[in-house]
Amino acid sequence: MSDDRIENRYEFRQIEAKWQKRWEEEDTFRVENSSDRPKFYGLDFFPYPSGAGISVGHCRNYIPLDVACRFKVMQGYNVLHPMGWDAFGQPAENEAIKRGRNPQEMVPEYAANYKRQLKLVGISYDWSREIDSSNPDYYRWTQWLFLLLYKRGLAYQANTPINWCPVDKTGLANEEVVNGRCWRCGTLVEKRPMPQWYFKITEYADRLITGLDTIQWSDGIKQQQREWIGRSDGAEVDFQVIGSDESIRVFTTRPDTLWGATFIVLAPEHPLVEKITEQNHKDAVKEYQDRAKKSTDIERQNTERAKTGVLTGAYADNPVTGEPIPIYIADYVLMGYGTGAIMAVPAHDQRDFEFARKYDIPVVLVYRSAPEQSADSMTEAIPAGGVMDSFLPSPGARTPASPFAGSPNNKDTVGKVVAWLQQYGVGKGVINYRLRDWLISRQRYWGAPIPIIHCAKCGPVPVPENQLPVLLPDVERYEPTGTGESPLAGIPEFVHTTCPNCGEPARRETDTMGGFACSSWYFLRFTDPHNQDMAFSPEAAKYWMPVDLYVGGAEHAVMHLLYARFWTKVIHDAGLVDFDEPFQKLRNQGMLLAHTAGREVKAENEEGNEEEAEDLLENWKILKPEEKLTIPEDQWIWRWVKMSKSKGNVVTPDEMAEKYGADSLRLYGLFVAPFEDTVQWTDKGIEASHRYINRLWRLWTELHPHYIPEWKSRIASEFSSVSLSAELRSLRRKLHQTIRKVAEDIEDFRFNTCVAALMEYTNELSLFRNNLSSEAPTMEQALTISELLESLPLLLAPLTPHLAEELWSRLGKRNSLYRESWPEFDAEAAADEAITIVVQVNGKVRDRLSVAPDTAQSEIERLALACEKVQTDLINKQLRKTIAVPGKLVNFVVG
RNA sequence: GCCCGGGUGGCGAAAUGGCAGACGCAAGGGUCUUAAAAACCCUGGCCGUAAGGCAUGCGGGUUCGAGUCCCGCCCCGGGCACCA
Repeated sequence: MSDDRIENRYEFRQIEAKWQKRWEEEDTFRVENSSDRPKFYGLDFFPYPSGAGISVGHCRNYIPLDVACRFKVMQGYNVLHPMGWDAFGQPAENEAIKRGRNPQEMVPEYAANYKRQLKLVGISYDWSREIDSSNPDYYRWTQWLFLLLYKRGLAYQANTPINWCPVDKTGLANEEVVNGRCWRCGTLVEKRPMPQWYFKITEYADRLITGLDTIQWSDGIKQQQREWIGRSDGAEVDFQVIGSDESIRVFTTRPDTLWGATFIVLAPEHPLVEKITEQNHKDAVKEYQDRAKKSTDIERQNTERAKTGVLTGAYADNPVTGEPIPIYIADYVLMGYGTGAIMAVPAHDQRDFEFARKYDIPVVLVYRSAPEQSADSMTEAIPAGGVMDSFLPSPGARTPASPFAGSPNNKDTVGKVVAWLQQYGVGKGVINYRLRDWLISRQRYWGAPIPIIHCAKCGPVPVPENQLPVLLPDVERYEPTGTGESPLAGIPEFVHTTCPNCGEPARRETDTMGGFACSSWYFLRFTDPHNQDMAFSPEAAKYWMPVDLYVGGAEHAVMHLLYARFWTKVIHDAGLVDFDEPFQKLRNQGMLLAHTAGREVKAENEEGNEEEAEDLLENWKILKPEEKLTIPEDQWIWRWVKMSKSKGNVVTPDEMAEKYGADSLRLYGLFVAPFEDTVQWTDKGIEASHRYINRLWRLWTELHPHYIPEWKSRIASEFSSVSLSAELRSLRRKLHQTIRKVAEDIEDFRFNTCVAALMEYTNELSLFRNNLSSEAPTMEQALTISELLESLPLLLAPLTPHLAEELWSRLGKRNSLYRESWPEFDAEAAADEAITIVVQVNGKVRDRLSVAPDTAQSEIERLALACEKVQTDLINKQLRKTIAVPGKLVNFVVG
């Protein structure tokens, strides 16, 4: 085999390793906190480093942002592109328990493996800024920020019944309960009372909604956040319980239907139930409450279920009619929303209607579409339409006669009624949110300890700032105690301390913070990761923040993003930063699916344990490794499912880099589909990218001998006086059009068409090469070739950086092209010499004209009309109209 | 049920209201080779010999012109759900 043949093959393993080593040695990706250049902050959601390492699925997230960041550097930006580890939290702790290891040792090991893999794919992170949320240098400041919230009255402790996961043996936030099950392990959630720390995120509910209008996120994600916060405008109305001092406060969005409120419903857990229930109803009420307590959230969430409830025997006055109305308890009213009590208006609310019909409660129409309309004939509630009836109050009413007779059923009327009710002290307008306060306490070892000391005399006292961090102690046993107490509670040296206030003996808080605390500010730490005196310096944050581009999976659409926005607003209010939205632009990459072998499973026997629930979907189950040996292959049923370790269908970047190279992997991920789309992984796809890279390499190396280093000045001076051949003009045109297209597409995150544009250019270049005679090229040819030899590595630099560096160095360039400027786009060279005008008759294409771009419109229309096919169509018909779109088409309307 | 996406060749996908299917995969044919692989070149929506006609989930509409806009459905994916 001759040396030529070796030279002709792209030795990607060697070359990629060479450049990765050089980037490392030269610290190429390091970035400073100051520059004359404008800043750009590109951030990936920081991952939890699991033992499985990253999959090519993670790469769908990291590679596109890497392309964008590398491109921004070439465009002259000072780019911050950091990476770190979301290391605290239950996944790491569970993994450590499973492996019988200490998470303090295990996590850095896993993180190092992630780092190795990310380097293998050629991601341009500034590793000098690597952070680990479980490192005391980091969580010290998480604790500091906890205290900032505490001091601003935004952290409080409440002894509340919490969601309790019997498997993870820990409390769960409402947000972590999905369909009544633990969001991580899928176990049915129980209730258990526990002193818990909460953050008052509800105080920021409105700002978390309005802030959405100032940032560039997809409408879908914004909508999800709005719904999660769930603002609804309405009123609170007080109902006096007859024969008692108590009154019941209800929340309603329809105070205008108060005249039709014929009963009241309390949630079974409502504290007033005890006080107002009549003696002869106590047994029934007690029984109903017990049943409600036992029924799972799943059952209570079933909308189809018939409404049930029982009478308390107590009555309240309807404040506007003066009529006594019965008070029920029913589980369709939730203690956690509004006031835990509703006024029921069966005529205009479907749930109330069903309940009223079942228990024979009167239905009173507030709005009628026709005077003769009667409540008796109704089969369902009428939420909209009609005009309001007139109502005369009984003597017991707290208001005069309704002045709203004839008012339409709309928002305007609601507003007027609220003002009227307010005037008579019956109710007041309020805004209610679905959002609840954020439960931060975890009775777990692997988290940042909550920096509070409980003193019998002084109550909860913050740990003084100079005593931070409250170190997570080394322990023998870090498994959950199972009693609900944190493992830290079993370590006397940790628990026993003195009160910073009075010096008396005191106890440390033993709960740790949930992982969402760590991830609510890490983007700030990256701006100043080694600061020992502050969480971050105001200057660093001011320089880098907000994040210009945040990239990650849509599964974080609600919780993480909401919490991070909340903390940022608190930090802003404390005067530490001058912005209050952390992430300007957000992009969510699509899922990556792997073709996965499974087998049919009978639907009826629900194989209930959680491990199986994971991979059981629609009568189909993923084959376990041992089953692949016993079940013949022709019985396997293949489906596309999400690539993940637990499903055993992971493809790793390591094997792909080994087989095809990192650049091939990068190119495939970018090319296969739009960034946001779900992708089905195939090896065929990466093979195609690999082929393309080899093809490009061959083309480039074949043309390389014609390279003239000083081409740029000579093109500038010579090409204006020489008339280039049409072929060379066309080749330069395509090059400059590609330069423009690639830049636009990277900017818009349209990587698939970006790669396609490069392929188109390569195809054209290939034709040119084939036509090139074996003799020495002319000077014009050599200069044109030189231009593209240099432009190609620059265009490829963000996408396939290893290949690009190698080509660049072969041009005799000494420096990495990481900081080279993006190639200049020559508008003149890119201008089309001829444009195609489509000729249509009645909107159907009949012919095409190729004309110079400056051809007069009248001339174009004359040529179009002269087309043979147009003339044929005009026989025996009349030309009625001519539509002309300059530069595009001429359409003749005939009839 | 509600909210957010989406439905285009055998497949992944392109297309500011203006040539539907760029680019790629798979396929077929060819060149080179003793042969194969690799590489390179060519063909390719459907019907029709052709002229031409029909094609972007289905049905309407707006428009000179609709994959794109509007109305009504069907299907797929994701999220939320007795929210008063």
